[in-house]
Amino acid sequence: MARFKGQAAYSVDAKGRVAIPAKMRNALTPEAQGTFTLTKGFEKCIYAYPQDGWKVKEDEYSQLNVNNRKARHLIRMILMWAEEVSLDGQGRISLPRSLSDYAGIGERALIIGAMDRIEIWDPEAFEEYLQEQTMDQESLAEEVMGS
Amino acid sequence: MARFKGQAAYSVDAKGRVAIPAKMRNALTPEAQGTFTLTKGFEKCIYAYPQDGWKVKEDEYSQLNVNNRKARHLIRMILMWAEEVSLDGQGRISLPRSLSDYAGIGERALIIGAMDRIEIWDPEAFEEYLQEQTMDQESLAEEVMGS
DNA sequence: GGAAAACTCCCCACTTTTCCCCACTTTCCT
DNA sequence: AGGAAAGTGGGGAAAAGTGGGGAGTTTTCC
Repeated sequence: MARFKGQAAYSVDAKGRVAIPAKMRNALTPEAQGTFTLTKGFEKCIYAYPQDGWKVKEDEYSQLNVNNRKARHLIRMILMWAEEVSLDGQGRISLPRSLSDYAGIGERALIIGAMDRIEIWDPEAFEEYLQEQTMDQESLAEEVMGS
Repeated sequence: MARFKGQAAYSVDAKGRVAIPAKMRNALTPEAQGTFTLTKGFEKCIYAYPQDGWKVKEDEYSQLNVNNRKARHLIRMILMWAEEVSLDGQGRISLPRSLSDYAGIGERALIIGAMDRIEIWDPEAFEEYLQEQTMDQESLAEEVMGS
C-alpha cells in the first residue's frame, strides 16, 4: 500500500481542480487505479485515501451492525461525505463543493502526505491548526509513542 | 455487492419521481437489475436496498424464530412497508406515497449512500436528525469501532 | 356496472453539469 | 542551455438531471 509524505501548495482552478503532486502520484500502487476516495477529515481538511487503502476502511465499516443506532449514525457521517474521484490526464482531481467548503479551501490548497492518506488543507486553516497545537514535537512523541 | 457512498439533493417531480445519483447507479451490480426494494427506515427516512442486497436481508429475517412473538411482529413491520421499484429510462424511481409521507418528503429529497443501502431523506428532517445527534464523530468512532 | 379519477410506465425535449482533451507556461534535471 | 516533466487554464462533447405528454391499467365512487 502507498505511503505518502511531503507537502506542497497548489492552485485550485475555477473548476475546482487541484493537481496531486507528482511525487505522491508516483507513490500510488497500480491497484489504486489513479482513484481516491475523499472524506471529511477529523480536522478542518479533506482526507484522500487511495482506492486500495479506502477498501480496507470500508471493509471495517461494513462489519458494523446495522441494528445498532450509533453504528448507523457513524456510517452515515462517514459515508455521506465520501466521494470517489479519479486523476484526470493532467494528474488532477476535482474537489466536490461540499468538501472544499467544509475545509475552507479557496484559490490555493496545501497538500500533505500523511502515511496511508493525503490531506488537503486551506493554507491559512493549516496555519491556524499549527498555532493551536501547543505541545512540542518531542513531548508529543514521548506521550504518544513512549512505552 | 454494491457499496454506496456520497450524498446529493434532488428534486421530486409532481409525479413523485426522484433521480438516483449516477454515481450510485453505477455502483449497482448487474444482479440488482436496476431494481430496489424500498422500506421504512429506522429513522425518519426511506431505505432503498438494491435487489441483490435485499435478498440477503430477507434471508436473515427468514431465519428468525417464527415462534417468537416479537420476531413475528418485527417481520410484519418491515415487510408491510416493503415495495419494489425499478429505475426508469432516465435513472429515476418513483416513491410510493405511503413511504414518502412517512419520511415527510416534499419537493426535494436528500439521497445518502450508506454502505449496502441508499437512504432517502427530507432535507429538513435530516437536519433535525443531525441536531439530535450530540456525540462528535471522533468519540463515536472510538466507541463503536474500538481503539 | 360503468364513468371518472388516479396511477404507471414509456416516451421525448430541454437545461445543466461533468469530464475529456488540447494548449500554454513553469519548473526541474542533466 | 535545452529537453522533458509538472502544473495551469479553458473549450466542447457527452452525460446527468429535470419536466412533461400520452397510452394503458387500476382504483374509486356513485
